[in-house]
Amino acid sequence: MSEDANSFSIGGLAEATNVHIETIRYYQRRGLLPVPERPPGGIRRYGSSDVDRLLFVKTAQQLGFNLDEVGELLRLDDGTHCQEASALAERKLQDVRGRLDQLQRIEKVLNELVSRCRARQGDIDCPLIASLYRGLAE
Amino acid sequence: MSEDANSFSIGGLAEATNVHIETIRYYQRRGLLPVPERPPGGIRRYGSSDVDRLLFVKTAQQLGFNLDEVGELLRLDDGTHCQEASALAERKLQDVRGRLDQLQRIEKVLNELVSRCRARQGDIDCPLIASLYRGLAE
DNA sequence: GTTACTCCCGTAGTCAGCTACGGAGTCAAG
DNA sequence: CTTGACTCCGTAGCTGACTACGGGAGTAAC
Repeated sequence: MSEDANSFSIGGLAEATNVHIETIRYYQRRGLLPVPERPPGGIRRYGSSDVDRLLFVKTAQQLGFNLDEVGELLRLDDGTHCQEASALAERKLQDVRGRLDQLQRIEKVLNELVSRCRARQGDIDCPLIASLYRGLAE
Repeated sequence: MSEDANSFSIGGLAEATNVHIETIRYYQRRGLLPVPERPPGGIRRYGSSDVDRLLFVKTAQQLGFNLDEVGELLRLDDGTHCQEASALAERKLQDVRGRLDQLQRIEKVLNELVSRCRARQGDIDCPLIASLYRGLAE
């Protein structure tokens, strides 16, 4: 009876959430979003719970969870699985830290190469190109 | 006349460089590696310049260059293009720093959520799940 | 009631960077 | 001279997260 109960068409939901229509359908196919009943010869209607769920998916995605993991998190969403959910997050955190390390190493090397190129003078070899030929182990 | 001149078959090259045969062929198709002449009714032979080039490609890749960019770097490899090459590296460095920022933000949020989950007691909602529903803007 | 959206649904295409497959040709050992 | 390993080549498949297409059905505005 509430005003906004199932007030959206899929297009309206897309607009309200800034998620592309085809992406919504895709999430439905992946089981991340329930598919509302279709009234015989009619059109499906979506409501605020779908808006919430899309925000959930998009937020989890921004935190680095892939869609399988998002599905897992949704499965754990019933109050009684905080441990499991946070364990998943903890693993993701490790993962993120690993990538962070990796990127930091890359940043360092790249930074060094760029400065060496800036400092270069005369007709010595390009330090960047030369280093690529030598490999990262040096 | 040197000992190792063009002494490898493609399989030998793959073994020597730890690059999969099919990957070598793929790089050839992409123009990252020259395709040696094939003696009539014979087999192609590879040499140390191919080994060097594969190391170049793999090193550049480890620094975050995609294969198009690696191709660009190879094109610039003639001593006279250090400026252009290092400009490319500089752009990549910016790019890497951007991703680093992004990842650091993610690390922070995840870390916070995980600690809140650890600190949680009783029957309040799982902080992780709740946050996903609220979005990152809070 | 006609026009113009929008929805539904299945299928196919996109991107990067490989990886696999299959049939024919080539090479080296025994 | 046969066997078995390797090469050649074109094409197709993989992953993840979409994005596009097309034809038929439903809906809303005038």
